[in-house]
Amino acid sequence: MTEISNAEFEVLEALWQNYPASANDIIKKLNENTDTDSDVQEKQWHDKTVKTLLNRLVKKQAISFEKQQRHYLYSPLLEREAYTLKESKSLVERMFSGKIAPLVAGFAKQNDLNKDDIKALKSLISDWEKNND
Amino acid sequence: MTEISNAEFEVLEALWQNYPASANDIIKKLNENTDTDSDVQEKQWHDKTVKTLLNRLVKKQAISFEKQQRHYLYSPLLEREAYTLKESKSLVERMFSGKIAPLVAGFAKQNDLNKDDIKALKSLISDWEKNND
DNA sequence: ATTGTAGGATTACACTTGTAATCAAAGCTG
DNA sequence: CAGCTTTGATTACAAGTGTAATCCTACAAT
Repeated sequence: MTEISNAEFEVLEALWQNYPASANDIIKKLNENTDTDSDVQEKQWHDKTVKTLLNRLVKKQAISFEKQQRHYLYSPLLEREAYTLKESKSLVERMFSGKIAPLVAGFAKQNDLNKDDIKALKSLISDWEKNND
Repeated sequence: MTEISNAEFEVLEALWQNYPASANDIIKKLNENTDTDSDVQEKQWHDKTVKTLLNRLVKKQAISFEKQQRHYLYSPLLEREAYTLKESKSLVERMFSGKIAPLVAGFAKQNDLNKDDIKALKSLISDWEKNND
């Protein structure tokens, strides 16, 4: 499967959140202002742009569609989890020789970890240890 | 600063490993077969290709050069750590709402963590706790 | 001094990507 | 039934990318 671009990923993301979905559903979801209490203006997606991206995703076999009357209903062909894992591994491979700790270390150094993050990590570790000793 | 492409990143990576370096130094480093005991053939970088990428990196102000006689010696302008952190954060933001644990969880689920990784993570956590309580 | 050569500079070129506009067919509306 | 509208399909187009080839000029070697 070919690579999925950034813009394509955002469309796919909207689809993952709710599918099957029509082009309009997806456009609407993309244009929902998710942070209403913020003053940053969310980018507005243009109708035509999203449709182009949907077409490209179909060509790349990342999503499928089925005719519903004269409209299409799209669905992902790719699982979100599988995709994000692939991308994560690719980045970790390229930047950190496949080791995850240096990535986490960067976050730690920048003070990008809070108590919840640490709790979640500890929980992952203890699960791992439960299964691997 | 504009984005650095994948190919550009590999060149930059070679430069980070050893600088200042001439174009030839960099080309040679890129073409060193790092996994000699493997049968996968490493990609060979073409002279001209690398020079193009160096030029683009200069334009993007990711690297600098100084004339040494009639040759150039290149040096990174960007710190590796800063760059990899920026990229990591960008991915974690886009795919995991900024949370790092889900990324690590993906690795765990795929059995991509070993004892050393866990040890490193634990050590990071205990450092964090030392500084944050 | 002439000529080959080693670089850096410039140009090339197809493919991808972001961002749409235009086209065409199928319904909807008066 | 004849346009108007909706919606997918096709086309557009500049910028970025991967991958080089060609050009040009200062040295090196004969």
